[in-house]
Amino acid sequence: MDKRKTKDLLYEEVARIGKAVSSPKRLELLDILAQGEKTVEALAAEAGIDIKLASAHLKVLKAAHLVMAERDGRFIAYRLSGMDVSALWVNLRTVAEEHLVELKVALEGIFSAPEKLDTETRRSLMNKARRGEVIVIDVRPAAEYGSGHLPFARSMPLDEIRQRIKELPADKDIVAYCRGPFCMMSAEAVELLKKHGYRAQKITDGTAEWLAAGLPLAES
Amino acid sequence: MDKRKTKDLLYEEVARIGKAVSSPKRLELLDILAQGEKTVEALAAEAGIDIKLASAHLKVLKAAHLVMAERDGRFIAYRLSGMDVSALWVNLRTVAEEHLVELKVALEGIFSAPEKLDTETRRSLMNKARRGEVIVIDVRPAAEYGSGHLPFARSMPLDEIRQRIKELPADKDIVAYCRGPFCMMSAEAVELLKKHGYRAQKITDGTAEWLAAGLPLAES
DNA sequence: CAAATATTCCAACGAATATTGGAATATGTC
DNA sequence: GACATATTCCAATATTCGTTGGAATATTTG
Repeated sequence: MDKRKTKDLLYEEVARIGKAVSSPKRLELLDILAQGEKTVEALAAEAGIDIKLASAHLKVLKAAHLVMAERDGRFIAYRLSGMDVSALWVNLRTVAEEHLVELKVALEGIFSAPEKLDTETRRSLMNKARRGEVIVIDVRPAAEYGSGHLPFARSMPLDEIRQRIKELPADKDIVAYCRGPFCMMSAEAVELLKKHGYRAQKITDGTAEWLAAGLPLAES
Repeated sequence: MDKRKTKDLLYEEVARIGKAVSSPKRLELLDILAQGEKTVEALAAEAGIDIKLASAHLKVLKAAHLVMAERDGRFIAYRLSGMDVSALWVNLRTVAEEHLVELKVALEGIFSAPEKLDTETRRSLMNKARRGEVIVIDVRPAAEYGSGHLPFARSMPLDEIRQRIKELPADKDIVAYCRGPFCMMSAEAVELLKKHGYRAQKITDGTAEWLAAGLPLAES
């Protein structure tokens, strides 16, 4: 048993995970899959790439056992193979935000600062939402809300806000969230709400960030 | 401002971190650097590669801002640019162990099961060590012990155990640790100690794993 | 069983990466 | 200031990877 060789083997194995997360497209696919299971078609559409390319990337992710495929009727649905995978994505993104100045300034340009929460603020938000002092809305597609969402949040997909805007109380603060820091749906929702006279703000958290902070999701 | 383009940019940035950790050699360098700062020469020797190659890999890691270089006399010392980097390494390795069957069986072949600790066991070990009920020895080189070690552990480098073995009490349980799950120094140490009649066992934790579990290190 | 559709496989090309050898740079020592 | 040494830069090669086009597979529906 050669010490050097076994070591090489071990690091080689871990590097397979690293290789899987070394492509922007694959990272985006993981980010999307963190919202719940999706078909290849849906993934390709969300990521803005060809179905064949999406399939190829998914194959790589599957080879690294980061995602699982399951046939569901006529379609094949992919999903993350564990919550630790979504934690890894959050961890990677956090390191990137911390250490890559370019990403930091890009994010600060797109979003403003106070939208990032610490664990204490998250708890406080959850309590306020439970007491009804603020309205937390999940602006992702309804299916994603269905596969897990922030506690005490109600589903209000971006596409439907215009029609359903009267459901929201005009005298309460509204907090919108979507898929995470790289998703722009909550920003659009807030813009729309403000235009209609609501007091609205966004947070950068998605379900993955919420989980990574050690807080629970709601299922129904 | 094109939504698609900004998204591509963001994922591209995170992928730079992914690319940095997509090579086995770079992962090994990170693992070594998690033990404290090292010169290029020392890193190359530890990883068993040419100095030029080590320099090239370090350049990639530096470009991703995962490591920092600092001139120290005639040498250039590299170190991790933050504790979150070592946490990322632990996270990657954990996902790999969990999802890559090959790695799991390889590790189970090399190590036996009960050496992996949960947080509760870690705390209990720390308490026993404080009360002197067990002797925890750090078998890494003394310099690595110096840049941070488990609480109540004493330094007993693998090279020196033969000469210094009389320092250890024969009637106490001895627990050895080294750099982490991929390091084999503690296994060698235990073999040596058992041969001399000591009750010794190893744990797979290194300082990075200890930190990732939320437990403190000792400095002096 | 045949048609329709979703997904994957295969082939091929250009781009990016790992590795090695030789030269160049920079720091400390005399 | 010249020399020794550690480290990096540059060039070249083999290999791998991302992407796209066309064909093949598998499942549902009629």
